[in-house]
Formats: sequence, C-alpha cells, structure tokens
Amino acid sequence: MTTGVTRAGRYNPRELERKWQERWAADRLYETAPVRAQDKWLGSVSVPSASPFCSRSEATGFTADRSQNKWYQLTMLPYPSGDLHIGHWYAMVPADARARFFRMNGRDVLFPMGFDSFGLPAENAAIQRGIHPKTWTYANIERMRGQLRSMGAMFDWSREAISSDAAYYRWTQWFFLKLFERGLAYRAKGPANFCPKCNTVLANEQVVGDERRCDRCETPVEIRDLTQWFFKITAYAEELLKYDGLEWPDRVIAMQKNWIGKSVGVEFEWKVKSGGAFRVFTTRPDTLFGVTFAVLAPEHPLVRELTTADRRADVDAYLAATRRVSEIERLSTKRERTGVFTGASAVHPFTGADVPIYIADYVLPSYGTGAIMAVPAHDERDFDFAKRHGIPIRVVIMPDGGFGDRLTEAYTGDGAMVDSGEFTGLASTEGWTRVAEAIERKGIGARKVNFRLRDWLVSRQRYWGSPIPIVYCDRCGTVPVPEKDLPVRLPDDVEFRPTGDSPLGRHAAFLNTLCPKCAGPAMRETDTLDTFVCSCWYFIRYLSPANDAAPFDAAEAKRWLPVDEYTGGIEHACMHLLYARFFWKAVRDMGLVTGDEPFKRLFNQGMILGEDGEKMSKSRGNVIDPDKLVAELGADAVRVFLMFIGPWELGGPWNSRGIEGCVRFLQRAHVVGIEAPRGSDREATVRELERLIHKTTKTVTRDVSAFQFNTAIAVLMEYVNDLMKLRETAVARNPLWTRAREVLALLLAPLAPHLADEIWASTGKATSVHREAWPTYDDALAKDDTVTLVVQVNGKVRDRIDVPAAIPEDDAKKLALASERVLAFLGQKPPRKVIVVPGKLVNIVV
RNA sequence: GCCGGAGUGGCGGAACGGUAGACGCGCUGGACUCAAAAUCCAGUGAGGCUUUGCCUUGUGUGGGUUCGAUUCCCUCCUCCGGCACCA
Repeated sequence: MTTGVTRAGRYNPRELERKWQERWAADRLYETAPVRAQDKWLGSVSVPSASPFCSRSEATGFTADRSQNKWYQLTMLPYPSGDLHIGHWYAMVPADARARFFRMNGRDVLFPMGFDSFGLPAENAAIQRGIHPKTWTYANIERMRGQLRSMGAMFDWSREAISSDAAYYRWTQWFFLKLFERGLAYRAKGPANFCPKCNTVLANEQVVGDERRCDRCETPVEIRDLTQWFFKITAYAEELLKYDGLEWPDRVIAMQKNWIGKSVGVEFEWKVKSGGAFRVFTTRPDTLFGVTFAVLAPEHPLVRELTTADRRADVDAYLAATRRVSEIERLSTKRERTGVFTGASAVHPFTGADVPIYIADYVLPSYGTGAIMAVPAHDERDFDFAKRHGIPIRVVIMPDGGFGDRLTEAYTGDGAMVDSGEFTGLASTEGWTRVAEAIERKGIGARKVNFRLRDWLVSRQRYWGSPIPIVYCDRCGTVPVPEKDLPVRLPDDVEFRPTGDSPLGRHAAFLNTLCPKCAGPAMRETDTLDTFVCSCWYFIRYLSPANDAAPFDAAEAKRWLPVDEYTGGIEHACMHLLYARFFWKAVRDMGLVTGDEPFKRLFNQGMILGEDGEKMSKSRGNVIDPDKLVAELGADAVRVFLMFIGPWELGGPWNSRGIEGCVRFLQRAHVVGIEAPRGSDREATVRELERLIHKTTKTVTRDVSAFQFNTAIAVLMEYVNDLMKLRETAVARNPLWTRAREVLALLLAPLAPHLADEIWASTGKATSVHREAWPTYDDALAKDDTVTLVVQVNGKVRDRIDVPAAIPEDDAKKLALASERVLAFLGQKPPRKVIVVPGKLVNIVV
C-alpha cells in the first residue's frame, strides 16, 4: 500500500493550481472572441482524438458550427465589498462548472464577470475610514479580481464591466434619457419611503417585512411627501405576469406574481344623496346587492364636504386619531376596525336604497379609489365592522348547503345569488360578469384591473451613484441633457456625508449649469440613480464593454442575447429580476433588442451558512474565509466541497470537517490519475473497468445536466475508490487504464479544473482538458452483467439471488419460487400472484 | 388567512412506484508506528434473538391507492420563504 505521507506530498494543490492558472491566462483559454474575430478563434479549438469511447461524431455538436450554438451563462455580479466571501464562491463555482460543462458539450460559451460598484456601502465605509468612495471601491475591485482568479473559474475577463466607470454609467444615463423620451421616466410628488439611517428614499421593493424596514440597514422606514423620479414599471405590469417559455423556478414566479398583485374588478360611481359622488373599486360586483354601507379612507378628499354638522366633532376626532396611528399599526390585520359615521348617505345604484357612508382607517387611500362598497355578509373586514357598529348584514350569496342557523362569519366563497333583483338565481361566478355589464350599461363605471405594483422610485439622495441627466431651467422647465453631453460626470470633490439632502446639491460647480435649450442659467438634478438601474443592463454591457459609440454592439447582442442560464440568489426575485425584465421590455420597445425576456432559464442557489447553522456575520464570528482555505487546501478542494455539501438550491451550513473528505478524494484522484499503477495479478476483468467508465460517465453527465453536483461528485468518489482497487490488479496494465484516467480528467474538468488538467497532461496530452469534448458513453456497456434479484413475499424482502442481468422473466420466477428462504415464508400457502420486474425483483403474493 | 418549499441515521445528504440510508463527515475496532499524525482495512439506523446468521421495526402524523409507497392522493403537525385590512 502506498503510504499517505508520500501521497499527500505528491498532491500539492498550491503549486499545481498556480501553474495551471498561469498557463490558462497565458493561453487566453477562456476569452470568448469578439464576433468579428470568431472564425479565427474557432480554428484554434482542438477536437478530441478519435477513441472508441469518445468519437468525434458523438461529441454533442463539437465539430458542428459553434457559432450557431451559443450559450450565455450568467451569474449575478458582485458588489465590490472588499473581500470575496465564501457565499460568492458558493454562487459562482457551480455556475462556472455549468459554463465549463456546456463548453465541453460543444457550446460556444460566454461566462463574463464584472462589478456592481455603485452603492451605499462605499459611502458608509468611506465615511468610517475617511477614504473616498471611489478609492475604496476601485481598491476593492482590484483585490476581488485577484480573489476571483484564485477560484480557477473560466471568467472571460476581456468582457469585464464596472458599473461605476464613466464609460458604463454614461450609457445608464443614455437609457434614462430614452425612458424619459418615451414617458417611462417621470418626476412626481407623493408619499415616499424614506430610510432615516441611509438618508435616502427607497423603492417599495426595498422596504421589507411587516415592520416596513429598510432592506439594507433594517431601520424602519418613514413616509415622507417628496418629489422623486420614477420608472413606469406599472405600464408593463400585465406583461410582467407572463412567463411563457421561461424555465424559471415556480417560487420566483409566484413571488413576482404576488408582488405585482393583479386584481380584476369593477370601478364605478356612487352618488351622494346630498350631492357629489365617489368611486369605489370592487372585485366582487356579484355581491353588490349585499351592500349595507360604504367606507371612505379618512384621507379621502370628499370627507370634509360630506360630513354633516352633527357628525363633525366625531369625524374630526377620528381624523386626528388616525394621524397618530403609525403606518405599521394601520396595516396590521389584527387591529380592531374602527371608524365613524359621516352623517351622509349614498344611493344604491340598483335598488335606490340609502347606504350610510362611514370613514374608517381599514380603507387605505393608496389602493383602488380609497373608497369601498361594504358587503358585511361576504367580506370579513366589512363583517367585523358591521358587527361593531350595528349595521345590518344582508346575505346575497348562498353556498350549496346553505348556512347553519346564523351567519357567524363572512362567507367569501361562490354560490347562488339571492335577494339580488334581476340577478337572483344566477351562480355568483356568472353574476359577476352580468353585474359588471349592467354597471357598464348604466354608464356609471367599468371593469378595471388594479395592481399592487407601484412605479419604481429610482432617485436617491446619495453621492455614490450615477447622476441623473436632467437639468432644471426656470424658463424651459425639466430639460434632458443632450446625448452628446453624456456622461454627466460624478464629481470627485464632494462632501458626501449623507444628510437627507443630495450631496451633489452642495457642489456648486456640478449644481450650476446652463440650460441645454436656452443656454440660460439652470440647475442640475442632484439625486443619483438607484444601483438597481445600473444592474438592469450589465449583462448587455458585458458583450462590448469598451464600446463608446453605443451601449452595446448590435452584432454581439444578436449573437449572445438573451441570457441562456442565469444563476443567483432568491433575494432578487422581486427587485433586480423584476426591474431587469421591465428594463428589457422597455429597451425591446425602443427596438434595440429582440425577444420578450432577458433570462431564459433561472436557477436560485441557496445560502451558505456558518458552522453553527446561522447566517455568516462578523459579529457572530462564524465567517469562513475562502482565501485561507485556498491557501491551505486548494481551490479545487473548496470548489468540490461547496458542490458536494448538498443540493445547490438548498444551501446549508459549512462544515470544516467535511472539506477534509474532499481533500482526501482529490488526493486519491491524483493517485489513480497520475501515479503509476501497481498492477499485481490479482483478479479483475477488463469488462469491469469498461463498465465502470461508462456507468460513471453516464451518471455524472446526467447529474451535472440537472444541477445535481453533489451526486455527481459522489459518483466520482465511487469511481476513484473503485479505480484505487483496480489499480492493484492486472487490469491496470491494460490500455483501457489510460482511458479510465482520461475520463477521470474529463469528468473532473468542470468541478476541479486544476487537478483535471494535471491528470490530463499526465496522460501525455499537450493541450488543455478544457478544450476537450465531454466524454460519451454507451448505455449497453454501462449496464451490469449480473444483478441482484430481490425476492419479496408480500412486499417484504426475503432473499437476494445473483442472476444474469438479462434473465428471462420465467427463469427469475422459477428461481424465486425455488428459494429455500422463500419457501420457509410461504409455508403451506400457495402463491396467489407473482409479480416480476425484469432484472430487479420478484414479489410473491400469498 | 393566501401562495410557494421542506420534514429520511449522531450530522450533511442518496434513492425512474421496486434491496431505504449511496457518497461524505463522525464514531468503533484493526493494520502500520517506539508513539502520534497521516494513510489503509473492516464495521456503523434502532430494537431483539436460539448471534458464522436471522427476526422485528424504521423516511413528521393519521388515512387511502397499489402486489409493493421516502416517492402518488387526502387530513393534520412543524419549520423556512413570499404576500396580506389590496376591497
């Protein structure tokens, strides 16, 4: 037996990995050539030598025209926080494995990397350390580039894009102007979410949880009335609900649908008896005859006018009380439903009945029309309110079985319409449409779709972001900066301490400018753009990051877009992914890109946790430092362990013991892949080795295709363990042994790329394994010659018999019935039924 | 409340409706060593027995479908995520 000392000595990942990374860089192995140079590049791709195990024609598309076979693999770009976290590794390494796998399977793969480098942390860190955000950011980028390289990933660095470069944000601004031209970027005043700690407004999507906290710093946000810039994402609300042809996880689609919150209903007018009218929105027009009161939000503009003199005191008191209730409290579903009568009544549009009008804070001014028709019998909230205020409850929908004695809670389901005038007797589902039509005929309203989604608030009162290319002129108003004057550069010499006012407003040279229209004195917009605007199009910029004539090269876009596979964290489901889809559709409507969606397939990896099962954080002291691990154990070991730990979508806790198992695996792979076999005459057959090669290839192919890296590695571990044993036999002197090593290198290539190239080279190859085709397999050769036939009696395993794999059903049955152990269980009872699963199992039923 | 997802050994996790627990960690015993580390070999769900072996039981709960269920269907429980006075 080889001793571990010599073995560990021979697998030296530090040296081995450095050697291969240097060679890959020198050979520019992973650069995807620009479209125009494509032909030349294709000529340099080597085609594997013919072998019975991997013939040219079998390699999927490898010899075909690669240009027709593009694959855009994208992983969400990092924010340059300063240190590459193990979480970055967890996100990027399997994405790299996929990119490599597709490349070996004949695809022309683009796998770029860049930095989402605008944003608050740069300012906050800079404030803490007294360094300029720019200096801090670019130093971090430099450092993280090095760390990313240590991963051994096939990133194409020639395509790198950095969102805080003027060469990049110039085009972010350009897109802003295009959106502005089309009315999709606009400025408006209204209640906005303001984070007092970040000193800026936030988009709705960046406010999380019941407590309405800032997504970044978890401070509860305030509502402030402010004038801000918005992108009109709601113009695409309907289209954003379509996911045709997308391979996206159900949960992301569900989350986005939830967020967009479409509801179909009817909006129509109610006349007030004393004069005037208000509109309500309802999703249940079928319950119209059950209306026994109406409710306006306390903020509703009609409240003052409606209130009768005798109710004024109560109403004023309620309005005052409402103002004291916080937003959070008001949105709580558990709160008591309070409200007061205004003294006014509306007229039921169908029955002419008097409908008293209340105000109550369970009606929100921001949704629908800020007023509702209340149907206590068929709405929980209205029911609760009616009970509390002694308002009559009128049942108009009757479920199949009817109710019990008394209505104890609102019935919100479907049923037959009762006491509903001309609609009585209809099924409520049909009545829905009939009532809606009747409302339309009366000319008092129409069917309407409401969305929960709000327009995207994109302006930020912070320094480190892209300036908004807008100028305010006393004479000309809001004027876009002409394209030729882009970029509007972010000045360096700014007092960027956040105060709630835009830091750029304190920079006179930036602020004061001339109106592009009338050349008169004017002022620049001093807010900057939300960084989510920058990340809306980075995957397009990657295609031609140096282009200074256009945001991207049309030929490159035609070739590479859309993204074939996008991987990243689930936290972006209703932010980045929603914004980017909107942005794409808007850019499509500008005629700049084709296709309706930017990302064909989406996969969300889980989160890597600390060893204690908690989220990694410096304060908990459970942070795993990848640099240290790479230095000690090698990048391949870290890569393999991260993929082995469990299903990628699940994430899970780190385990420092577990990685040692992966190191051992790589050491053994090094032994069987590189060291001379021992080849005693111990018994083994060449067929056994052949089967092993094909079976392993088959399983690894299947698993990597299905994102199941953990089982792919498990199978490779078995492969290596089996080879360790075969290495001691005469089979190791057979020519097939070399093929076994080649296949090991090929299957390992996407997972442990450094060791794979080392093994490949040791089999005498002059070129990189990463230019090779993925090995093929023969299903027939992958099959076992003999199988263990399981014999069950009444579904319980009673015997196992080794039989030839191709055993005929009858023979299997006979063998099973002849088994002594089975006979003992059968006793006197004759078999009632015998089920035979060919090559697997016989179940005898008595 | 609504919508997603998940519950399997001491741990991470495997299992086209067909041998539950692959692979790895840990643990136990052994080999090597003066010793240890490393490495290698063997064992390792639980309970039991007449212990070279065998039996029972076991995938959150309770039912169902089936010759056979971790897998399919229904009920409930727990956990995670999203949405929620959205009319």
